[in-house]
Amino acid sequence: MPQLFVAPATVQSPHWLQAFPDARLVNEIGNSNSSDLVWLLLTGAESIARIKYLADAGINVVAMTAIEQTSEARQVLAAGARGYVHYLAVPSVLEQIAQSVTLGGVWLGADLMRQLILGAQRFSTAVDSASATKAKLSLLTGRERAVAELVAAGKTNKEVARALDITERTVKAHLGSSFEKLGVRDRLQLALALSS
Amino acid sequence: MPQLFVAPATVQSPHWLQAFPDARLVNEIGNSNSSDLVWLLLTGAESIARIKYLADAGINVVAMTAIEQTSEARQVLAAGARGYVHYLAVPSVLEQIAQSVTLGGVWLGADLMRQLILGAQRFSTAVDSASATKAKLSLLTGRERAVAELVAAGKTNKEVARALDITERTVKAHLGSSFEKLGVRDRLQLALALSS
DNA sequence: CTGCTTATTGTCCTTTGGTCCAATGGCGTT
DNA sequence: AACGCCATTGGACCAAAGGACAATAAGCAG
Repeated sequence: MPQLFVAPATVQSPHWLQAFPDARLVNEIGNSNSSDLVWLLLTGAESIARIKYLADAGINVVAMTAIEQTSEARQVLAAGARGYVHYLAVPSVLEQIAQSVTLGGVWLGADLMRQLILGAQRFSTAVDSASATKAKLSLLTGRERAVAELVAAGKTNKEVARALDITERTVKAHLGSSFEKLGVRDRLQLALALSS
Repeated sequence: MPQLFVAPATVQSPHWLQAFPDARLVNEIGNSNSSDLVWLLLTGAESIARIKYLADAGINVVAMTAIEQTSEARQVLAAGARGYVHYLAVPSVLEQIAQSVTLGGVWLGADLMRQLILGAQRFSTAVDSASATKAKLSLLTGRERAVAELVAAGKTNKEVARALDITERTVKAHLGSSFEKLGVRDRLQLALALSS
């Protein structure tokens, strides 16, 4: 029973066939198709319902997404999906997922998993629903925070420098320490960290 | 670098050596021991601290337990463990976990995962702001979209090039036209546009 | 066939971003 | 006073990103 990939023809990755040479790629799931593992590209709200249906029928489903998001991961896993991964994942990861799932496991990327776990912990213990963003910002000093917020809004170092009336050099200094404190490597990941 | 199993001599499973013939089994972690993957049997509260310490040092840790529990899973994963499994797991599962972890994943049994997700979901705000994102993405060609999504996830041009098996130059070309179509000036603003 | 879109890559160049090794001054605590 | 944290800046250096000005090739509509 080969792998079955369900996705619009316009959105397909060559990695799929590289990982599984005898995989079948279809636009829609039909009755005639049978497989032990279905890879379903998330296209909208109806994708969740489809996952539920397939999972209830005892079929292993791995949801593929264009943009990995914690909330989406929750939805698909709650619907019964056994995996959640970016649709452009490299073949080695795809093979890995297939093995995990057929062995009774569930696959998630490390970052995503961490967020799910931490998220669960936060909600189950915390009193209020202070956002993760605020928590991360509290790690920064006042000036670092000001710089980080402007950068996360899409400003360049030069613009931030003008806005705060400091030199570009100082902007870089604050940014560098913010990177370290938040565990990111550049301004884009910082923006993602502050907007999650 | 062979696998390293840390557990009291009285509690060891033959499956460990069956899965990894050259694994080393020790009672306690010493300084001389180095490995890319450490399997740590949970013995008490101090095990959590040890996981934190190892994880911070960049070492992959899989926690092994005598009784699988959701709360315990949460703790070890939050501490940085990359896997959580019963210490008597069969060799095929152990091998599977090793692969998952070295590939950047996290391993959990399906049932456990389900519980973690469902537990978190009760509190989560099931919002779906994916509609605006999808609309903007429809302005881009297939390839442009693929590049844009990876960039919006925090990848560098080099990483995107590797993922899509194209040159960095081509990544820049797709990015440039995406900037124009979406009316942004750089990758960070593109990320913001796609995540709004 | 012709024109159009898409995908791909090249070279050269400028700008921007990020790090390293510093130094100075303020401010609060021990 | 001494120490630590914070904010600020300099200079040098290197890596990454992005634009200018291209070319080649495949596929598709007319």
